[in-house]
Amino acid sequence: MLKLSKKTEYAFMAARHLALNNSGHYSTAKEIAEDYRIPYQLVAKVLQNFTKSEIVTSFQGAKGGYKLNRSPDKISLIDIIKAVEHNYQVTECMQHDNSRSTCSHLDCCKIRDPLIEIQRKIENVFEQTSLKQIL
Amino acid sequence: MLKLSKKTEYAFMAARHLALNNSGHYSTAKEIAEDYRIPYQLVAKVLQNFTKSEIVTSFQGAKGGYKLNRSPDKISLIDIIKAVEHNYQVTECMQHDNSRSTCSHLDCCKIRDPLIEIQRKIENVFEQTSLKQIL
DNA sequence: CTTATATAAGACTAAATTAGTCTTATTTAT
DNA sequence: ATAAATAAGACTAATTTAGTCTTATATAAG
Repeated sequence: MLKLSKKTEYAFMAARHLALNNSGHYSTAKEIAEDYRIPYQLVAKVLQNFTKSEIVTSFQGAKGGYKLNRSPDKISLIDIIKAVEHNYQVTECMQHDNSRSTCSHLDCCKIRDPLIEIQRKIENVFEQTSLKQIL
Repeated sequence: MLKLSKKTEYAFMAARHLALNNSGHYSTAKEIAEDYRIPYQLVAKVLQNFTKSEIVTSFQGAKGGYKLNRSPDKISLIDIIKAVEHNYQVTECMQHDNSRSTCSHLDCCKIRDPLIEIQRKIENVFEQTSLKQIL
């Protein structure tokens, strides 16, 4: 319960690597996978997600790889989480298309509103921590 | 990811119910299950956990049930979580018996220490919210 | 203009966790 | 004795997460 997914952990590691290796060549998925001992395909997907979210720019082909678009202090952990996860909500009824109306409990379980506040505070923890702070 | 378990949600509801029905009779698992439309056996286990953690006192037999031991403002959400969940850590390596030494990543993944801080902040969110605040 | 090296992307499988059910025992008020 | 309740553990089902496999596309360099 309340655990970060491996994907998010790998995303943090990958972002850290990119932040620390921002000169000379572009970092590749293979390089990060080997450096952190994480499955290649999973890092590859994480980096593709980063590209879509414009956290990095990708360069295809030989000598290709990835580079960060912003400096590490301008990237928050919530940016990284949002890039790789669709759902990072404390309850199902807070996940995108769900709402109070789809709640199966009588009178919508009665604890939804306070949990929305909890959700806000947890997101805030990740929003207030920058990539720079985890280097 | 980062989702509370159903067990914890049910625990919040059960605690809420007990706080709002603290006079007259003892609340029962059956009563709470029906009131919130949640499976009886699951609420029953939650309440047993509450008893073990001394959040409530249980009374067995006919006319039995549960009553809160402390006033709602003296019970935090982290007390409730700890009563029903063994693991509520953001990473595996923070769960009880695990540690830096069991980490499979080279040089322990390098992001453990900042994540310990994140963990502390998230626990803090639940610690600073009392049962009274979710009534 | 071929080869090696890289990203892009989706389908699929395996593993782990979470949720829920079933069953039996024990306690106590009436 | 009986009915209503807690206590507890084994078991099953469902869902989510993690990881693998495969194919396509892009590009630098010889």
